[in-house]
This record gives sequence, C-alpha cells and structure tokens, in this order.
Amino acid sequence: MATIYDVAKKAGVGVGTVSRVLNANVHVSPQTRERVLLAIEELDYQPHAVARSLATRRTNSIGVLVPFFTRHFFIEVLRGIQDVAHRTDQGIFLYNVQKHDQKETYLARIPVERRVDGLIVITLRIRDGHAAKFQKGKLPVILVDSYHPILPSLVVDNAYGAKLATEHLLGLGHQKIAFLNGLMRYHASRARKDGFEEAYSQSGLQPDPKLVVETEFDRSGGKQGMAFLWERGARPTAIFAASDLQAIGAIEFLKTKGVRVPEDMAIVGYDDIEMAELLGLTTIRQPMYTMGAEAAERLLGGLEPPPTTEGPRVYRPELVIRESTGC
Amino acid sequence: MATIYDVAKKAGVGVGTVSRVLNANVHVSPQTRERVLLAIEELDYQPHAVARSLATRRTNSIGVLVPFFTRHFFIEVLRGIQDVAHRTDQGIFLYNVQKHDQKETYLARIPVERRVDGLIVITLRIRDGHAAKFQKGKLPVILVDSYHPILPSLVVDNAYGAKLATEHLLGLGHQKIAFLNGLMRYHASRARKDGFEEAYSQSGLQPDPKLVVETEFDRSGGKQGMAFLWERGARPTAIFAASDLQAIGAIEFLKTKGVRVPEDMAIVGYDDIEMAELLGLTTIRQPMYTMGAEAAERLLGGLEPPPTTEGPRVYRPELVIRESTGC
DNA sequence: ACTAGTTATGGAAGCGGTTCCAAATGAAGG
DNA sequence: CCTTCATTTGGAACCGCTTCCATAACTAGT
Repeated sequence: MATIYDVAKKAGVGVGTVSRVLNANVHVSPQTRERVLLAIEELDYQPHAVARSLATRRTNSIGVLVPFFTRHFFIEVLRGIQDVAHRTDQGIFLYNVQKHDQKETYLARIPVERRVDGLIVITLRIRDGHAAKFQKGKLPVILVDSYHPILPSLVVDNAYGAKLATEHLLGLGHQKIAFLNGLMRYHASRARKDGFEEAYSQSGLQPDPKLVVETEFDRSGGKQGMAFLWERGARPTAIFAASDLQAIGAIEFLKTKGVRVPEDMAIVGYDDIEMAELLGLTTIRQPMYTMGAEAAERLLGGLEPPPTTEGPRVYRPELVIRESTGC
Repeated sequence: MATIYDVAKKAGVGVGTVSRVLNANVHVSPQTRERVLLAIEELDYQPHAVARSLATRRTNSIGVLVPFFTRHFFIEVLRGIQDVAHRTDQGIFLYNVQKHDQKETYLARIPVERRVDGLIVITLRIRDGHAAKFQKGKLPVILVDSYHPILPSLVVDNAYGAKLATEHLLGLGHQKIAFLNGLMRYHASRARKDGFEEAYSQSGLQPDPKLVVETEFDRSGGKQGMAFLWERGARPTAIFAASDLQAIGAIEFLKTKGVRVPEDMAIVGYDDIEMAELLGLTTIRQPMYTMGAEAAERLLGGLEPPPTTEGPRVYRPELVIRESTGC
C-alpha cells in the first residue's frame, strides 16, 4: 500500500503539499497540484483512514447503539440515519445490544475509546452516570425514543398515540376496550397507559381495570395477554394493543375462540409494521425514518460544538385506519 | 482524556510497561503491574482505539456491505454476524448500499482505506476488478449469498430450493404450476429456474412456459406478475413464488378475483419471512442466521492468513409446509 | 565474589496522516 | 534593482499507541 510519503517522493514534493492537495487546501499552485494528482493516480493512492483519524481526531463515523435489531422500529430509524450519514460521507458503526451487560460495556467504552465522533442511542434507557460520562468525554450523543434530561432526545408522544387509538375506538361506540399494554418497566408503557386513561376520562367514561393487562411487546405476549383476559372472563368489544405484534397475537388467540375481527371485535395496534398494512390492521404510526434522519442530522450538525439540550423534540404519531376496526 | 503517558508518569514507569500490562504481556513484575493498574484506575484510562489501530495495523472491526437493509434476509444474516463479532470483541462497520454507485465507491474504497480488517458482502455481486483489488490489498472478504471464483463464498442451493418447492406441489397432484420468478439478472433466479425445470422433468412432465413470469422480488412484483398471467388467460392450480413477498402479492391479487388459497390455488413462497408463519404460507427456509455466523467465524478465523478459496460452501434450504398448500 | 543467564524495564522509533512554522519564491511597488 | 508582502513549499512535530532494542536488575552457578 502506498503512503503519502511515496506520493510525495514520486511527485517530487513534500508530504505537506500532498496533504494540502488531498484536503483541497488552496495554497497549492496549479502545476504542483497536477503533479501530485498524477502521482496519486499512478500509485493508486488513498489515504489511510485510521492514520488520518489519529491526526485529525475525527473518525468520520458515528455509532448507533440499538437493542436487538430485528425489530421494525430500529430498522426504520437506522435507515433514516444511514441516508443522512451517507450523504455526509460518514460511516456507521453498529453496536447491537442483545443482553443487558452488553449495553453496560458499550456505554462504558464508547466515550473513551473514541472510535466514533458521536453516538445515536435507540430506545435504550441511559443512566445518569453514563450521561455524565458522555458529557465529560465530550462525546455528542443523541437519544431516539428515549429520554434523559441532560441529553438531546427525540421522542414520540406515546400518551398521544394511545389517546388517538382509544378515542378512535370510543368514537366507534366501544365502551369495553381491553388494553394489551407493554411491561410497565418501559417508559412507553406508562405513557400509553396515561393516554388510554385520558381518552376515557375525556369521554366521560371509566376504563375497566379488569380489561388491562401488561405483556411483552411480541406476538406471544399478545396471545398470552389475550388468553389471560379471556380466562378471567373478560369479554371486551374492542382491543387496543401496544404493538402490532401483540395485536396479531391477540387475533390469533381470538381465532381459536371463534371470535372474528372486526365483526365481533375491533382492534388497534401500534407501530405500523409492514404486516399491519397487509392484515388491514388499524394502528398508530410513528415517524421512525424521520426520527433517524433528524437524529443523524442534528448529531452531525452539532459535532463541532456538542449539541445543546433544550428539552426533548417530541414527535406526534398518527392514526392509520384500516379494516380491523371495521371502517 | 488521559493517555498512556499520563498513566506511565503517574505509576512512575515507562510507557512500554503500561502497554505490556494492558496487553497481558507476561514480562511485568507483580508489583509494577499493580502500580500500573492502580494508575489506570485512578485516571479512568482507556486506550484510544484509533491510535492502537494505527500501531497494530488492526482495527478490530469488520465491515458488512449490504443492499437496502430492510429485507429480512439481511437482518437475519446480520444477526448471525453480530453474535460472532461481539463474542470476539469485534466492531461492525455498516456499509449500506441503496444505489448502484454507492456499491462502486464502497468497493473501491474499503480495501485501501483500511477502516476494517475484513469484509462480509451480502448478496451483492462482485466484479473481477474488485475481487482482484481485495486480493491485492490483502483485505479478507467473504461473500454471503453471492459467488465469485476467487473469493470464499457462502451460498444457498437455489436450484435445490426451487426443486423442493416444485416437487412438493407436483407431489400434491398439481400439474399446472405457475412460477413467479425473480428477475433473471439475479443469479438466484436463474438457479431457481433450473430447479423448477428439473423437478418437472424428473416427474416426467413439462412446465408450461406460459406460466412463467419474472418480476421484482417484492410484493408489488408478485401482484403484477400474477395479474399479468391472469390477463394472459393462464389458470394454474398452484403457484411457486421466488419470494414470500411475491407470494403475498399474488395472494392479494387472487383475492380480488375471488380465488381462495389454498382451496382454489396452492402456493409456495421462498424465504420464510416472519409473515410467512403468520399467514400459514408454505415456503423455503434458508439458514440465514447460520450463514451470517459462519461468515463471521471464517472471516475472523482467517484474518491472519487471508482465507483460502476452495469452492463455495453450499447450504441446503428446507421446505416448510404450512396451510397455503392445503396440507 | 564474580560471571553468565534470565527477567524486567525505559524509551526511541514507527504506524500514516495533518498542521504549523520557517524558508523560499514570486509579484508588486518605489 | 531593491524592498515588502503575499503565496507556495518543505519538513519537523505531533496524534496515542505498540514494539523492539538496549540496559538494568536480579538469580543462580562456580
């Protein structure tokens, strides 16, 4: 592999000059530039990214910390990030966390290891200690679908989304709405519960606590949650599930009981995954791609002076009406 | 940020000694080691990844070049890669190609830029020029779901998969099987066509060329392909689609014509995406996770001496029988 | 007590770039 | 033709680590 010294020698100039040509510095005469360019061409030279990073103290890449990246949400956010990163010629370093301790090691390392210029954290909750470490290490971070008071955050208004879904069902005349929520250890679940209750109270009705259950966000969670309600004797006329997968799981269970959707049971999901459209599932759509793109945009824009923090940017989800609510 | 010099000064030793402690070199006395460790602790020191990379000429990260990474296939392969990479403490650098020229720039840069120690290319076809460049640059590459004679490759036996699917349908008594293939510019499509024809000829029958159509691998491709066949007057009793999405698209079209699956029409997809199980779609499953894991394993194992090339490793897909073929 | 052979340690050189300073060159002005 | 000032250029120093070589310190053998 040719180095910058080889190029300099071949072109009969100093290394500084070669560097200047490479970095579009104006202080180079046209003739010299030409000679250097020729040498570069002949040697098929390309600067060594790592060496350059060491000298400039910029890696030209951003890290993305995501939990299991199967989920549709992450993929879409990632797509948004990637589009922006590519446009600005930044690489993407993927930190996937599957287990809890992975998250810890990553968070401890990333700010000091300096393999990336900035970090986008998706969904994962950041503790104060880590947040402080990022600030101390001057490593710009931006949270997507997660919130921390001293870090810039991009969040979706979960309460609003839940309210939209619930209002939609109430508006259709349903009064006994089951709520298949996610586990309460997630902030999203707590917010959605608020939205659910708010919609109810605004309509002058009371939600039935016997119709609320908390499960994992996946399909089997939905199935089990629905089964649990069913065995308990609950017979709602509609369901609001905290994820499309849960909704699908619930539908599967209902099918075994001969309950038809939407004839016998209206159902609203959350996420608008690919399958939702296919199954005609009414759901809440979150601006995932947009959030990813904006996160990258803000991170890259703010790389020089670390991004300031002026409260989270809140995105509003929207209701997507399909057949599963009988419209 | 503390550097190795700070640590050395604080511990009252030379930088070499600190480095030895960090890299588990045995030539350090227990007392010194202790002192160094203490200094590291106090300064909250962590080696600078980029500087280390420059000195060792290893980046401890591998690149993954994938086309649009929405697709299930890529995600699964990526999961396999990630698991192995994490286990061996390697980072993953993501190169996502959305447009053709992106692929070109990436392929031109990656081997010389040296931001990664090795590269896994998923699905994308590599031209001879690039292959040669990788060899010249001594950058280990491994192809997944793609083949090149001078590069180690992990491929799925597409002909076999198509044969499995076709045989399944023939075995159920279907004689007029429509084949919604992918575009012939993909190697996979050509191989699947072979498998389709082989199954037919082994059963002593002839496929009807009027029942074969080539479309994009996505849902609208399937829909359009099916519509095209339908308008042409084709009335098959079964369909083999080259992707689950195409199968789903076809089903959607058939629904508009009042054709029921599986009662009026049996259908087999390809890929076994999440939705396939849900919809009860009989399909061909490819060992995606395994391929990703094995690719990473081989790449990392072979990093020192660049991987040899002894013909592609061929994986056999399997038939997953569900309701869409009426079983 | 002295030598030979280990083991431990300090620190310079090098990885491949960028950047800054000083020197050289050139242009303009008197 | 000589100054002055701006532009161009070479190259040393540096980014933060590893590695290797030379030296120091210690052990053991005679």
